[in-house]
Amino acid sequence: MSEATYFILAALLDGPLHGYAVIKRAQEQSGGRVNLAVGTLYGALDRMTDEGLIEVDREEVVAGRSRRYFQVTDSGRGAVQEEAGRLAAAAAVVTERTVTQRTVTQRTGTPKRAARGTRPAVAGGGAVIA
Amino acid sequence: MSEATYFILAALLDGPLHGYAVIKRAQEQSGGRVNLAVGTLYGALDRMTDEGLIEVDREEVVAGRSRRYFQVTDSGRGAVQEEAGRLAAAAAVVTERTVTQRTVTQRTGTPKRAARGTRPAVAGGGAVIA
DNA sequence: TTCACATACTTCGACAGTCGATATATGGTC
DNA sequence: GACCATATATCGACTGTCGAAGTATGTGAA
Repeated sequence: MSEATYFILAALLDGPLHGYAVIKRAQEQSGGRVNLAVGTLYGALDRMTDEGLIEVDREEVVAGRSRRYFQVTDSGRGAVQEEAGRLAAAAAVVTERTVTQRTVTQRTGTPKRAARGTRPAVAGGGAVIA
Repeated sequence: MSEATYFILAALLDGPLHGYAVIKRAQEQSGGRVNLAVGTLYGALDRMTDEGLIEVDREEVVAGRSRRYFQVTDSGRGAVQEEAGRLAAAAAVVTERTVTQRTVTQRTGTPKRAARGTRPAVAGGGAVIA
């Protein structure tokens, strides 16, 4: 799942929104990091509707402007939650490594000293992702 | 940062690896979810080298096969760590919402009842991402 | 009133990244 | 000998993202 898809679904978790509002909500929720371009948004919205992740809640005409409200489907809700788990697990892969190998993070003047061939408990370790 | 880039960097955190080994390590670390295609890998490796995220550690010839070992640069190490933080924050956005709004997750037969216009404490809420 | 701006949606072309296939080459297994 | 795993490189096809242009209306400023 792409970041755009993820944040669109996340934005809709609080209730139906129309396209333009999704952009702003995604910005809020991501701390300003995710800036959905309009082209991205409406393309993604169509795709996600086809995939059954979201659906059109209703269409309104407010002050002469038409608004299409989208809402998450049960399928979409499940998908974001799964994705959230995967993201957390993916984050943990790096977090655990940089905590365990604090020396690696700190060494700056001594490259090429890494424990090659040793293969620390990686495969068996953590990160049982999704 | 794409998922491929992220997992390539994560794979190299334990020490230098050659291209093919990165694919397997990324598979391990992601619990089998991330399957880097060879075309993706070598393209990404080149791109990441240009961007200064990784660098060639050395080249070896093992049993007639040449191997190029890549290692993470300090820049790359910083980038994965930042990305890990963003992923964790992104995961939290959904996790917090599905915990806080348990009713939303449970309602299945009563759509179109969402608290529109109310704008729950979203902007100020959590998720101060990166 | 006229202009600029925010809202709201649509569509287009350009670009980047990913994928799968193909190619080359070697060593080990059946 | 055929096949598979290892190891790298390259190609075209496809998808997704982006930015821009276009349409349209209401609001506030000059």
